[in-house]
Amino acid sequence: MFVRVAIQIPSPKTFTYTVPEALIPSVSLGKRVLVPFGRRRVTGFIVEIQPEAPQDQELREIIELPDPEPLFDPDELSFYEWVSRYYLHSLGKVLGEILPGGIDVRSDRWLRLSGKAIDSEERLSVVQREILDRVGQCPEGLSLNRLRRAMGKKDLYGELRLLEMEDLVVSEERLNRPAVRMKKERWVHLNRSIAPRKDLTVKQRAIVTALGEGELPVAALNNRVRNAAASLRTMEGKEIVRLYDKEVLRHFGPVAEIGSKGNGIILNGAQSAALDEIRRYMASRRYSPCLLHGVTGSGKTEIYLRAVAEALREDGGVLYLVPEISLTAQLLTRICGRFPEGAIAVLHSGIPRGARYDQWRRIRRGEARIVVGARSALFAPVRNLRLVIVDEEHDSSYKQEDRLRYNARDLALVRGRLSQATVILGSATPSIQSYFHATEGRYRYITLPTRIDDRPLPKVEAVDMRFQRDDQGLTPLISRPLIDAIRETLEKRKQTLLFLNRRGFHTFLFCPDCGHTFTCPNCDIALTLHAAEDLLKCHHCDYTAKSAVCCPKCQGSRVRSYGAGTERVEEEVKQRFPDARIARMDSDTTSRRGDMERILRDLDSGRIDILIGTQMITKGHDFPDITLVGVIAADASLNLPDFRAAERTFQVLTQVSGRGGRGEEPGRVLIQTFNPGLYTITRAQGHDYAGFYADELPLRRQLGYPPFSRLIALHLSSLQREEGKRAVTRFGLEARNLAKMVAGSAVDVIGPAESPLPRIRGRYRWQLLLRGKEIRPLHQIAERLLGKGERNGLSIQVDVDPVSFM
DNA sequence: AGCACGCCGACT
DNA sequence: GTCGGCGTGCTC
Repeated sequence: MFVRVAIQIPSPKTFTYTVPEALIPSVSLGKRVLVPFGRRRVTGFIVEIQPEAPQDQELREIIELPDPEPLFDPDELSFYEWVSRYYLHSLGKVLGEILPGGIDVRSDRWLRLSGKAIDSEERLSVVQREILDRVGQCPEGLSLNRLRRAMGKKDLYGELRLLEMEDLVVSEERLNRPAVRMKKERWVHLNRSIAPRKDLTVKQRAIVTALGEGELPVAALNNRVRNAAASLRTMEGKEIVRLYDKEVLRHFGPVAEIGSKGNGIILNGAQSAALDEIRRYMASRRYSPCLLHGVTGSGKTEIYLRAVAEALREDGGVLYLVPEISLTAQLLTRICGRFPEGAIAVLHSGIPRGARYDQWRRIRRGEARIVVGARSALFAPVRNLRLVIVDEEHDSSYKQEDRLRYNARDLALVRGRLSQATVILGSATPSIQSYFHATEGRYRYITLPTRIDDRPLPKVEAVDMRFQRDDQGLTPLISRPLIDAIRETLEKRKQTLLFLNRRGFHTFLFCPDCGHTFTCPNCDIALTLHAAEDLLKCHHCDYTAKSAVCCPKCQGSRVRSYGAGTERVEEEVKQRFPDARIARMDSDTTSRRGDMERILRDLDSGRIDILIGTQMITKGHDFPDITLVGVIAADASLNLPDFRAAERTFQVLTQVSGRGGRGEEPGRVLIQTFNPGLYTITRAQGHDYAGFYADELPLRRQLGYPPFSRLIALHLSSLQREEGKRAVTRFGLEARNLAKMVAGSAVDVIGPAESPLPRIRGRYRWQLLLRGKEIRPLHQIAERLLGKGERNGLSIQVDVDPVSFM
C-alpha cells in the first residue's frame, strides 16, 4: 500500500511513501503521518491512498500515524485543494495553516561529541573549535537551533559537515512531542458479571457501592470514597473493576453575556418573507448563494438563527461566521439559549489550542453541528453542510493578511458550491462586489428595508469642519455642534459613542478651506505625505509629486497634513466634561483577553457615559441607550491609498450610525467632515445604500477596478533597501514581459511601487499589482513569477483578490 | 522550509 | 592554493 503525502513546504509537490504491513490497518485519508523527509522527519497529511506504486522509484516508508481518526474527509480535502490552487499556496502549507495548531510531530537536529579524542586541533577553524566547545558543555546533546542562537550564526552546515566527516561530532534527529495532545481521564468500570464477593475490605465495598451506576472517573470516585484510588489496583487484580482511559474533550469555557438577549421575537413581514425564501433554497438542496441586505437593526440575526434551526431539523450542519472574536461571545449567548450546547462548537484563534483540537474532532465526528467562529472556522470539517452564514460580509476581517492570504467570505461561497449548501451573506452595507453579483443575478437578493418595530433610523447630520474654528482660530478636534450634542445627551442620562477611524491616520495633505485632497492622476487614490522627503507619493503606481504649500483648487495657503489619535480625543473630552464617565476602546486598551468584554459590559450596564473608540466599536453590538454617535474625522478613511476608500468610509459611517437609537429613544448622528457634499457622506446621511452604489459603480468601471476586473497583488520585501530596490525593478520588468507573453494586452502590470508602510520589522516593502478581466491569466503570471523565486534576498508573497494595500 | 552541493572572492 | 560565503535545487 502506498500513500500520497502533502508536506508543509512551499513546493507544490506531494510525495509518495510505502506503508509497512503493521500500519496498513490504521491508514486513512485525512490522517497525519510522520515521514522521513531528506534527513529530517516531518509531519505530513495523507491526501490519497494508492494500492499500486505509481512510479518505479525507490520509496521510503512512513514511520507513524499519530491520529486515531482522520482530521478531514475527501469532501473537505477537495475544498482544501481548491484553496491551495486558487491562493497559490502549497497543499501541505494550506493544511498546516487551517488544521488545529500545535499537533505537529517533527524532528530537530541534535549534536553530541563522538568521544573521539581531538588529535590535530590545529587543523580546526575557530568556528569549529567553538562548536566543539559548546557541544562539549552539554553531555545530553545540544539542539542545532540552540547552537545557532548561541553562536549568532544560522548557516553552520558546512562546519558541521566537516566535523561529522572527521567523526568528532555526531548529529541525530530527535522527535519533539507535539504541544497539543489528546487529554485523557482515568475511569473505573465495575465488572457486573462477577458475583458478589465476600473477601472485600470495607473500603472496597464502599467503592463497589459507589460504582453502583456502572462507572465513574477515578477523580469523581475519590470524592465519594476517600482515598479510593489506592485500592483500585488491587481490585483490578481481582477483576472486580476495570481501569481504562477515556478521552476528554476540552470545552471552550463559560459563555460571556453581553448585549440584549432577544428571546421570544415575533418576525415582522419582511423577516418572514426573507426566512421563507431562505427555507425554499435550503429545501432545494442546491448551491444557493444569497445576499441578505438588511438595514442596521432590521433583525438579521433572528433570521440566521431560524435558518440554523431549519438546517438542524434536517440533520444538517451549519457554519456561522462573524468578523470578530468578540462578536462570537455575544452570538453564543443567543445561540446557546436556543440549541443544545452539545451541538455547538466554537472555533477561533482565541480558544486555547488544546480545546481547539478537541472542538475540531467533535465537529468531524458529527457531535457538534453548528460551528460558530471567526474566519478560520470556515475550514471546520462540518458533516453534511447545509448552511453557511457570513454575517457582516463586507467586513475586511474576513481577509487574512499573512501566510495564506484567503478571504473567508469568498471561500464560504466556494464551500457552499462544493457542498450544495445555502450560503447567506448578510450585511447592512454589502460590499460593492457582493451587491454587484446580486444585481447580476449570481446571488439571490433578499432585503429587509426597515428596522424591527419600525424604529426610525437615526438622524444623520454633517458638520462642515471648514467653517469650524476654536478660540485660537484653528480647526478644532471636536466641533461646537458635537460638544453641544454630547452635553445634551449627558443631561438626558443617555450614552455617546465617539468614533475615530485611526487606521486612517496615515498622513495625507488637504486644504482646510475648500476640502481639496491631493490624489494620484493615474490611480485616483489619495497621495501619502512623506514628511522626511517632503514628497507626495502614490502607493499603487509610484507617482511622485512635490508637496504643495498652496491649494491648486482655491489657491488657499493653509494646506496641511492631518492626524489625531483616540488619546487626544479622550483628553479633549475629559477637559470639556470632567464629570462624565469616559472609556476608550482601541487596540491599546483591549490588548489583553477579556478587556473588550469588560468595556462592553460596562457600557451595557450604564457605567459608561461616553465611549471613544476605533473601528471595533462599529461592529454589530447592540446597546439601546446610545442615542448620540459622533464621527470625529470622516475624511480620514476617505484618503486611504486604496480604491475601496469610499466604500469603506460609507460602510463605516453607516455602521457606526446604526449603533445609535436602537432603543425607544431616537438616535442622532453627527459626522465631522471637510467634504460635506461628497456622495460618500451624503449617501451615508440618507442611509441610502442604493444611491451610494449607483454613485460608486461607474467610478469603478471607469478606472477598471473590481468588480470590473480581478487583481492579484505581489508583496515584495527585502532586508536591503538599495539591493531590494534593484531586484524589485528587475522583477517588475519580468512581470511585464511575462504578462505580454501570457496574456498579450489583457493583463495590466501596475507598479511596482513602494508600500504605504515602506518598512516593517526591518524589511523594505514594495507591491506590484496584476489586473485583468479574468483571473486565469493572472494566476498563470503570478505562479510563474513565484517560480522565478526568491532571488537576491527578495521575498515574494502572493495576494489573490487583495483587500488591503497598506 | 531545511538541507546539501557547488561555484566564486578573500585569506594563508 | 584553501575556506567559508551564498546562490540553486531537491526532498518520495
